[in-house]
Amino acid sequence: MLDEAEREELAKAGRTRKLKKGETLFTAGMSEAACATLLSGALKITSTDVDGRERILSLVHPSGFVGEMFAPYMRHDVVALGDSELCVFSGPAFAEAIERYPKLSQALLRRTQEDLYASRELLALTGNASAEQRVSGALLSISRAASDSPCHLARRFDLPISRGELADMLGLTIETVSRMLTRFEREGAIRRDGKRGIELVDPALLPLS
Amino acid sequence: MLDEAEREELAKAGRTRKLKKGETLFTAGMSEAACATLLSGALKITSTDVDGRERILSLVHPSGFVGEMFAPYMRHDVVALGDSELCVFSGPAFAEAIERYPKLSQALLRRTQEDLYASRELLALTGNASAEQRVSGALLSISRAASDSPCHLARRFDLPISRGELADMLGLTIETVSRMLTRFEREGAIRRDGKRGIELVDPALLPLS
DNA sequence: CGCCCCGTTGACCTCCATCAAGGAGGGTGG
DNA sequence: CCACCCTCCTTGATGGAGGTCAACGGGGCG
Repeated sequence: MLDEAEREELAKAGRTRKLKKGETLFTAGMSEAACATLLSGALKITSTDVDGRERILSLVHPSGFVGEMFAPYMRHDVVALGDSELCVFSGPAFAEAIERYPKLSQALLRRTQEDLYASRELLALTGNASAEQRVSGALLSISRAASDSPCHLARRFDLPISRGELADMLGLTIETVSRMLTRFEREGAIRRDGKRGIELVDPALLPLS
Repeated sequence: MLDEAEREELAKAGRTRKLKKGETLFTAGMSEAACATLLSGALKITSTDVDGRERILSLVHPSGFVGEMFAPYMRHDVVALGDSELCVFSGPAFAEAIERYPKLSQALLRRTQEDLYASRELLALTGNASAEQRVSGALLSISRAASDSPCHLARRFDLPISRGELADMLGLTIETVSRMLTRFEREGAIRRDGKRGIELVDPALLPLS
């Protein structure tokens, strides 16, 4: 999307930063406009409700974008799921870069639309679906993300997140997620391989497919 | 954001279209890249799951943007909630306009980010919250949207959607929404005025506030 | 008037959250 | 090397929130 010179110029406007697993990049309410692109690792965007329960709003993969470029404060928490490397920009610096490079805003527009659709997909998934459908939908979605082509299922993959995080993402509890995985395995749809490994034995057996 | 000449030029690239209440603008899966801005009225973006239940992913207000500019097919249904007027563009025509007017992609980026946050807010709201919290959250959010300032509550407003649509948006049933409204009224938090009218008598009594 | 759609209310029952207990690594220190 | 602990996962028992089914009310319209 951007050419080499533009990329370099942009990189100079930001500053790289490393995060360890569990470290926080942004906190909701922080009165600062800043944003970042993820170079390696994985992040989660979360919000915490009044009774202290965490809800995962989005997972961020390398080349993903987080933060606020227009709003004066952060709307959500951003936390590293594993050791990660980012390129962080101040809000004004990034806004200036956008003015300077029209292609940048186009690229970002594209990516933001992807994020928007991912968010709506999650919304649809957690909407009226049963726990069974949510977990199977998440498995299929993660399998798709793990494969090279976006509409192809990876037969064998590792869950990028823990049971608890998966539960937080789906609006379920750890126990329910665990029960569903057990059920899918008993029914021969999947096979569990260690804590994180999943093999899709017969995806057609998963509800909703 | 755009100046007058740009606006006019853009308007010429599109074609205005009127929709009556309930008419469909786009259907999910349609293999066509097209998009539109809403001039007046209101739209809903929905997805229908396997068992035929509809889920409202977003409400679109005037100056809102819907459709696909990059993807080759429509991901969701878009339906008019009331009589509406739009300016419709073909995907390629709009992509060209974006190339031509850098400010357009910046403006659209801003709006898309707003949509993204709205979507995530809804995600957070429908995540782990109880039916009580969801309905009260929706009331407050609609009240905020109905007032002139975005962080101020309108004391008296009309629900832009029916009970059924509100239920579809919150992942609840009509009956539950109805029961919650009854409860809020009994507890003195709101007063119902006809089918659609709501008056916030004591917003502090609403859970979660 | 009679129909139809939308909303309300009640009775029941299902699904999932909650509470509780136990198992399986994996890391640390003796 | 083993004992210990800690975190993550699994499994079971129980109860409650909300979905489902059913009946009724009321306003708009032909």
